[in-house]
Amino acid sequence: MADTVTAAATSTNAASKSERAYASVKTRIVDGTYSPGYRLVLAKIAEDLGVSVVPVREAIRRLEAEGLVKFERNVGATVAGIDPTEYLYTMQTLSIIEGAATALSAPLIGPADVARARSVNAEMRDCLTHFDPVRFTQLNQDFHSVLFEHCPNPHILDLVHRGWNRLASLRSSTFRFVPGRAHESVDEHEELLQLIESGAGADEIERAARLHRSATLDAYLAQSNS
Amino acid sequence: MADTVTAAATSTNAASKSERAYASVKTRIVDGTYSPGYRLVLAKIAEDLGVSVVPVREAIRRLEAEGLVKFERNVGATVAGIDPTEYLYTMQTLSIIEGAATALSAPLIGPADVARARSVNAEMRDCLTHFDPVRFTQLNQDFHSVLFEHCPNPHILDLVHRGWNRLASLRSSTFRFVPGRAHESVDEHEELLQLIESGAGADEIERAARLHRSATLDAYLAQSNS
DNA sequence: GTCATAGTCATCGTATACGATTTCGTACTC
DNA sequence: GAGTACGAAATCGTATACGATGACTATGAC
Repeated sequence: MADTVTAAATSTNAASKSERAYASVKTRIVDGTYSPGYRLVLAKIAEDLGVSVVPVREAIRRLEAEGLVKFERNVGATVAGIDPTEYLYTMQTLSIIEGAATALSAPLIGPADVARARSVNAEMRDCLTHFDPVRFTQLNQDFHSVLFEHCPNPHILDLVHRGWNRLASLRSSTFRFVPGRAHESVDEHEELLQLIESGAGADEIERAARLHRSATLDAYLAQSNS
Repeated sequence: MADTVTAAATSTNAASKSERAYASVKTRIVDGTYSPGYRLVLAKIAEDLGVSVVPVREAIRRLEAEGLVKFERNVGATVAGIDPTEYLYTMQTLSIIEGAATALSAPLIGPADVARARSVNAEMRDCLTHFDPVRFTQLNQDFHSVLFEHCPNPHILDLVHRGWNRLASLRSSTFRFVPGRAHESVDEHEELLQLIESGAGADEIERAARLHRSATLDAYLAQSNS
């Protein structure tokens, strides 16, 4: 007992337990350890993390507010849905937010950024010849990160990240690589970069970025329907 | 003591205390009872609501995840910022989300909806002659609600509502009526309705809706700078 | 008068305990 | 064999207690 208390006091120095619980559970959801539908039993998570249920409960509620967790009174928490419709809506929302984020960033993207994005895109192209879907997906994320990172509006940036988290949590169970689409995607990246370099208007960039994401969504849907 | 427990058991039937705490605090933030910067002391709120601190704490954390509350470890919670920049970013984000929501709803908006929106807009025009800014603001919200309510994407709808909550919490301390802009606003509403009736493309409707919101933002800014 | 320091107070953070609710399995009846 | 009712187990919900932390204040030295 005394040991427990001492340990608690010590570990508290770094970050609150509720914070740690939040981060841990979120990570596990996003990386697929807890896949959609997984039942999150408060007491069990608390035991796993070596804390009591109160901070875990708090963490779960925060994740619920972010949409990663579904919570039902007196029943429990589960990792939020795998519903294909949900996936579609999330992608659609993300395409809108990402489009706006890219457009807002565009005027602040310098030659160095474009060069970096281009090198990432080149590596993506390599992944297509070596067939490395996992790396490809990671690089894709990196590519878009370059486009976003200068976005001056923190809310939009936050929404982009949330969308990605949500998508990641779904993708871990639903992701399938679409080779044909991947080639187009790389080409569209280059087009996007040229558009930015040319100093195109925000509207034009936004539309291009959004269409890029939408096309990916369509490809997923086409594949899952077949 | 026994009384307290009994009362607790009874009231639990309706909704969880954490739920009630969440709703109460949120309402008070949005309606301006707790204005930005207001210090939210857990124990005090708990006492006000007649519950213990645990559910209050949970509610506060959820509100934090929604951006309505700022929470600092071992320091406390305050109602989130009144920073003008914050206001600008929120409005900008909202204009993007609202534009998308309107565009997605447009194909599902029927003649009855248009008629309803038009009647709301007519009443808004009346408010201009009677000079009733409060009512005007409320009607404005109603008008846009009509445009959104058919939006099939629940995420986007959710974001719109959050944006409004956030804006409401800020506006309660920063809102000032801009008569000139109000007239334009009413005219733009009519234009929007005509656009929808004409079966215009999603892009066109989205842009119009977004510009409408942006113009309002610009008017606010112009006024606060003068 | 100003700055540093120590001590107190307010407040948060979490563990524990126990009550409330739901769920699931089992036995009983038709 | 199917359906229902009852009861036990699992799990959530919240109060209470106490420790930890940061902010504020008073006191002293310079």
